[in-house]
Amino acid sequence: MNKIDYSLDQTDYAILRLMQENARISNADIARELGMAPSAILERIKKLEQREVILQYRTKINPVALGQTMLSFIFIRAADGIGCVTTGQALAAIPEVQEVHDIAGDDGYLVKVRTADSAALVELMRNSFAKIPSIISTRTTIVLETVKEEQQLVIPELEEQGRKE
Amino acid sequence: MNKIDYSLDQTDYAILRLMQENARISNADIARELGMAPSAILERIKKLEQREVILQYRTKINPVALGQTMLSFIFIRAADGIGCVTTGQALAAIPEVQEVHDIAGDDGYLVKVRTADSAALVELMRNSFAKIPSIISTRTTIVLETVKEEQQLVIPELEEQGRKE
DNA sequence: CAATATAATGAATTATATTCTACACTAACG
DNA sequence: CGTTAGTGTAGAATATAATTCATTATATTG
Repeated sequence: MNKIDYSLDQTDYAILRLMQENARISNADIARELGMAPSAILERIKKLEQREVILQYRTKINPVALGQTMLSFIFIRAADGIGCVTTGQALAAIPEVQEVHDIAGDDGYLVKVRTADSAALVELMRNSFAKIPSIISTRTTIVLETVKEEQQLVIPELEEQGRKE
Repeated sequence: MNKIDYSLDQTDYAILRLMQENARISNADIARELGMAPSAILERIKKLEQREVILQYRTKINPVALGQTMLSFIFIRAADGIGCVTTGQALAAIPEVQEVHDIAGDDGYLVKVRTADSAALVELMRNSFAKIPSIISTRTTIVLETVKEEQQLVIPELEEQGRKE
């Protein structure tokens, strides 16, 4: 439980808002946008990275372009004790598994998997999932169409915070 | 149904592999890594963007740093006809809703929502979800802990494709 | 108010992005 | 065969940007 100090001001929020939308925006552009010097932006970003406010920069690739058209959610019931994450880690180690969430209620996990097609999903379950002994049962939900898929956070707006008037 | 030509070669894959992990890698670094000229990399990346192989560059921000510690999945049953996405689009328009998937089986949607806490979730459901008349019912699953949360795709390795020997 | 810490500016330097030309390779075609 | 597009890369030149650093501001604290 290493709690860090995340004291962010409006400038940080503004930077995060710009970078969340476009990770490849230049420091110079951010600086222009915010009316600051590029060197100041650089310092800010470095600190945001150090403090782990910014976790990583990712390129979102079109799954269709790589022939990965199938998305599924799988509920997995496991024999883990409470707080035990062995099964979760084993699942997380599978590359096709994009998300693993320990969920309340069913002593189980919700897992998001992306594969080429249903055959690849079946194969994945037979080859990879079946090798995790603590898995008791699975229930698979197929995604027909994805309407939205983002990880964008809602960043508070404190632009006009007017601490005096 | 606008199908595009996604013909990608090993160089494209190599670029995508590097950029998927670090969207802010410089073209110069990619060029060094692949033993090519930076201008060639630039050309490739431009084309990948044009052809919508690369969709966007995103900065992943630590949700905890923004006080958004609650993650939930909500199953939503809707009165949409088959193929109708009105409800889905209404859901997608809510900023706290990160994902909306039309799922098979239950004429419903699976929605991923990130909020500050359970109070904010309740508020969101009362204020935003309740305003979508086509929603018949909801079932909420709370995430206790997230073990993995990525959108990284598995990029095929064709490095040594040896078309002759 | 002085002392300390924090953060921004602006100039200088280094590195990168971008543009453009020339050249190599390929496939299609007369 | 040789020609012609078409495509993609290298490499030089130029425009931008990143980075460093000394200096100047801005807060914070005792």
